[in-house]
Amino acid sequence: MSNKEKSSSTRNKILETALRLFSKKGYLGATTKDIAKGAGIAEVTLFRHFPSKERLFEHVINTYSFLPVLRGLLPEISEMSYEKALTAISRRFLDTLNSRKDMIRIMHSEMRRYPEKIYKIYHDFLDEMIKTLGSYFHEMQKKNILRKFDAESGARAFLGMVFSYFNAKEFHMFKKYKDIDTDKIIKEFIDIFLRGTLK
Amino acid sequence: MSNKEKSSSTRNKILETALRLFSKKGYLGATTKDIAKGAGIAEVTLFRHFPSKERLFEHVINTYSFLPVLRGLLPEISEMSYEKALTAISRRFLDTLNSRKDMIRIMHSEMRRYPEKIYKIYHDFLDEMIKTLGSYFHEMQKKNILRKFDAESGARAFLGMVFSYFNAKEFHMFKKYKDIDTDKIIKEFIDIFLRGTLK
DNA sequence: ATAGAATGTAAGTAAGCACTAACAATTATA
DNA sequence: TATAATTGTTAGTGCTTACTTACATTCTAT
Repeated sequence: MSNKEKSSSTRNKILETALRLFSKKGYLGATTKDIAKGAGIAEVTLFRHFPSKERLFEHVINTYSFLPVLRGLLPEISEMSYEKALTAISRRFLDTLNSRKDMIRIMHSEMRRYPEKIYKIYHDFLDEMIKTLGSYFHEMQKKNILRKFDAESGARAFLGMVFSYFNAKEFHMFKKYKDIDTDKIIKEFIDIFLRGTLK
Repeated sequence: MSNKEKSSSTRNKILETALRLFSKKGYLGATTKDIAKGAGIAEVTLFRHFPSKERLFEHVINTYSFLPVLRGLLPEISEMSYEKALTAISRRFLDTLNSRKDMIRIMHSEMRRYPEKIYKIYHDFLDEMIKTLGSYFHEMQKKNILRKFDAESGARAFLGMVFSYFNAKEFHMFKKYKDIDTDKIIKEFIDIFLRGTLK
C-alpha cells in the first residue's frame, strides 16, 4: 500500500465515521474523541488531517453531497409509457434518498450551522429533480398526452408525495402497516397523479 | 399579581424562551445561561423551576405539542364542494404548521434525543389528519362522488404534497427565491388531486 | 408590619470539550 | 538499510457546561 493510499484510507475512515456520527448524534453531540474511536485511530491523527472539527464537518458535507441523479434518465423515460416513466422516476428518487440517509439527517438537523451551504446542496438536488421532471411534463403536454398545468408545480406535487412518503417511512410512521409494500403505495400515488394530469 | 400568577409567568417565560432557543440553536447549542438571559431571569431561577435541562426540554415538548387541529372540521367541510373542502383542509394544515414552526424544527433536529416521545407527537398529529381526511374521502366514495382508491393512501398523498411544499418554503427562507404564491401552487396541487380522485 | 415564598447575586464545582506539545513507534519508499 | 512521512501515546491546556451553595433582596398575603 502506498503512502498516499494509506493516508487517504485513514482520511476516508475519518470522513465515513464522521458522517455516521454527525448523523446519529448531531454536530455538537458527536465528539472528536468519539469519531476518532469509531474510526479506530488516535484523536490527534484526526486533527492532523483536519485542522478543526468545524472543517471536518465541512469536508463531510462536501464529500457526501448529492450528485446529479437524473442526468441521462430523461431520454430513457421519454420512450416509456407515462405510467412507467413516473414509476422509474419515483424509484430513482427513492433510491437516491435511501443511499443518502445519513446526509439527509445531517441536513435536517444542522441547517442552522451552515445555512447557505446546506441550503445549496438541498436546493441543487431538488432543483435538478424538479426541473427534469418539469421539462418531461412539458414535453408530454406538447405531445398532447397531458393536459395543461404548470409543469413545475406538477413536479413539486409529485416529488412532494414521494418525499413525504420517504420521510414518514424513515420516521417509522408506517409501524402498524408492517411491510406495506413501497411499490404498492407508490403505485397508488402514481395512479392519482396519472388521472390528475392526463388529458 | 398573585404569587401563583407571578410564579407561572416566570415559568412560562422560561418555557417560551426555551422553545425559541432550542428551535434556533438545538438542544446542545442552547445553554441554560442563554435561556435564562433570554427570559430575563437568573440562571439559578431556571433550575428552581426545572431540576435539569433535560426536564426543561421535556416540558417544552409536552407544552407545545400539537393539539387536535381537525376536530370539528369534518362536519364543516362535508357541506362544501369537494374543491372547497380540499382548500379548507390544506389551509388548516398549513396554518397549524405555520403556528408550530419552532416545534417542528425541534422535532426535526432532536428526534434522536427523545425518539419515542417525538415520534408519538408527530404521529398523533399526522395520524389525526390522515384519519380525518381519509374518512372524508371514504364518505365521498360512498356518495359516489369519488372513484375507488385507498382512502388513507390518498390522504397521505394529499397531505404529503402540502407538507413538502411547506418544508421547501421554510427552507428557502433565507435566500430570496422566486416568490411563488402559496394559494396559487396549492390550487395547482388541488387541481391535480381533484382530477385524480373524482369519479 | 411581618412572615414566607420567589427571585437575585456571587462564587464555585466537577466534568467534558476542542485542541496541542513532545516524543516514541511504525510504516513506506528509495 | 537509511530516511522521511505517518501514526500512536501521554499528558496536558484553557474554556465552557450544567448545576450547586450560601446569602441577600424583593414581593405577596395576611
